[in-house]
Amino acid sequence: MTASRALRNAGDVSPLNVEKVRQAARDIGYVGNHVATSLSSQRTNLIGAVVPSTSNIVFAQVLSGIAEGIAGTGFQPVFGLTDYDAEREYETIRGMLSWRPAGLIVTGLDQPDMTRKLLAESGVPVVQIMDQDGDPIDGCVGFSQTEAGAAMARALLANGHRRFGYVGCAVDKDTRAMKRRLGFETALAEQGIELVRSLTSGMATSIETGRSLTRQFLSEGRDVDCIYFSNDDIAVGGLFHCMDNGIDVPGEILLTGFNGLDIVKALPNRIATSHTPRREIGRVAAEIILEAVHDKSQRARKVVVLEPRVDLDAERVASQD
Amino acid sequence: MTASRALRNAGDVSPLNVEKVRQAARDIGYVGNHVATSLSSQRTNLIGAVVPSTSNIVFAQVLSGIAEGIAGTGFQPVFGLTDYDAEREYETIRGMLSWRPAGLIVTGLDQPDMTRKLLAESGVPVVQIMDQDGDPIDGCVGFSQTEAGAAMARALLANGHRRFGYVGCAVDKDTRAMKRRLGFETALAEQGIELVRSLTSGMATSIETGRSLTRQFLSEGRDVDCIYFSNDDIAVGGLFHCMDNGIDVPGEILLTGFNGLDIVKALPNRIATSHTPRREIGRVAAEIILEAVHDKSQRARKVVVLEPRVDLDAERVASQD
DNA sequence: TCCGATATCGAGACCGGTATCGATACCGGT
DNA sequence: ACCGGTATCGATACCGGTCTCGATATCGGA
Repeated sequence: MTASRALRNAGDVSPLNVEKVRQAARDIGYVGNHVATSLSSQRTNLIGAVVPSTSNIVFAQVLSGIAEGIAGTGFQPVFGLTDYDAEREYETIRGMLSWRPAGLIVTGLDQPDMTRKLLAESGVPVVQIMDQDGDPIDGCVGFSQTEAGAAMARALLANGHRRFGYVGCAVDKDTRAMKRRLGFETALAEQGIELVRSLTSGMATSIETGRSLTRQFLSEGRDVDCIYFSNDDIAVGGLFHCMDNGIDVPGEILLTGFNGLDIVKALPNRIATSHTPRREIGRVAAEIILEAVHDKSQRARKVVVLEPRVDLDAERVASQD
Repeated sequence: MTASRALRNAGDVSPLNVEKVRQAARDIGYVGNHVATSLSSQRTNLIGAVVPSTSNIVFAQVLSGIAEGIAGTGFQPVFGLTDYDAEREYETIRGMLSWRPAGLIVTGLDQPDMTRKLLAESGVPVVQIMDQDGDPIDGCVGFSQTEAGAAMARALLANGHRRFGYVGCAVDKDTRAMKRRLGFETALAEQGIELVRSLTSGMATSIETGRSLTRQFLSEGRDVDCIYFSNDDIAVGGLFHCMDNGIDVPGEILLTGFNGLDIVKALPNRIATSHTPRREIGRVAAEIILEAVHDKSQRARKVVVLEPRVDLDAERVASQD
């Protein structure tokens, strides 16, 4: 008991003995056992993060933000991937809950009932991220995807565009991209405008996919003055296609992505985007969990809205050249 | 005890009772406690992964590969970030070891002695990844960074290039990039060739940084026919600079990166790169851990070399357009 | 010198499971 | 009817810590 207290700085131990215990621990290379600690104290230092994928840089940056928010607190991140699959999401979350984490950060608001029930009854503080269109279980950090799509539509309309196309990937899986498209089209409809054409694919998001989809889209006609892509990757691929085929961007067609990836600022041509505060979303989500852990409440009922920023002019590095 | 056996499919329970227990568990929404299970059984289902950063897509893909290798086995990934800092690495690894993970995957072979000792004496199977230049603790998956740099140098020489420049980021932190540069210069030296000039910066890797470094590099002279960048991000930034300034790539200067990121294939201009099997490295590392867990050995002494592939012609999508 | 307050220490219970092993019931064969 | 073997079940110890609380020592003040 005295040794345990000494190693934890828990007080009630004489300075002399603290030092003796510390030294002995160093000598034998003692590494405390968190499994036992957690079982005994009925709490863990684990914070779970469930994202669809890490090879998508957006979620990788969210994880990075979470790690940043946790850093220095002694908590430890655990991650799980869902591959955009509801069943895997359920299993992943169940697996995490069996470790009784201090908190759980889950992507999206649209979990199936089973999953919601599991989370709600777990007693673990839950923060959902990247969306605001729905009913959070506890807390929630992000922005309305629908509104984000609508905001971009309004900005583009104000910029004089009238003939819009839509090109998207992973349409069957990426709920948030679907919401953006919905918001986008709704805002256009308010001005009595419809999409000229759209082209979607179930393929995974990538620059290459964006390139080939854009080729296909434009081969069916050059009848648009703006394309709204489901995200920046696709839009960048679209730009590369245009560059290779002498299509003036943004002169003839403005390409519009989503997320505000770093690459957008460095591109030789301007493309429009919405900057999403991904790292910050992760960081704030982690902070909400930490608050809930320290408060007696044990609930993380806090909603934080972090709006994306529409950027038609993508303050580019180019200007420095 | 009977309930425990029923839920684990451990046998010695009548089918009738198995069903009764299962049903009762469902009814009350029982979620087993892995903390207790682990303490009792003296093993966990956790596999730790320590990487420098997740916002670097390369490591995000390694994590993705690890998750892929683990998928369906009941194991769970835990991740830790080091920010390329040896002290944070030590603390992160210590934190993970305190959970007595089934295995640990650590980036790089060049941990300080303290850290090596900690890992070696932990009794946990360790697999080091992304490097082969050094002495692995247990197992090791990756390739020789030095040789990767040399291989690219030889390929470029064979391709007729003679006047080489080097542009790099994060020079003080990224040991692996340093090794590549070393291998690159050594291979040049074997042909009696030296770098014409080099420009390095401590700034973090990004496309923008690559762009501005390249601007600075070329403003000091157009006296090279090839630039070796510390990685693809920097090289892509370099390309964007060249495109904006009418520099013919690869006609006047060939740009050379490292990693073989997806974007390279989709770019309007050709840049050279080495394709690294990042996802596969993660997957194989996970598999080695799993083997060690199942074998009695409890050691993961297996070395797998997954060579990068030099690609001067980056089979580009462009050709399809 | 005596007393209550404070500092320090450690015995014992406990966290929620699993490993072990003995108890019981039932079975078919002789 | 007796016997060894198998199926099923549960009592008990244990995993490695922490929590609680009582015991002891020490100290300043009356």
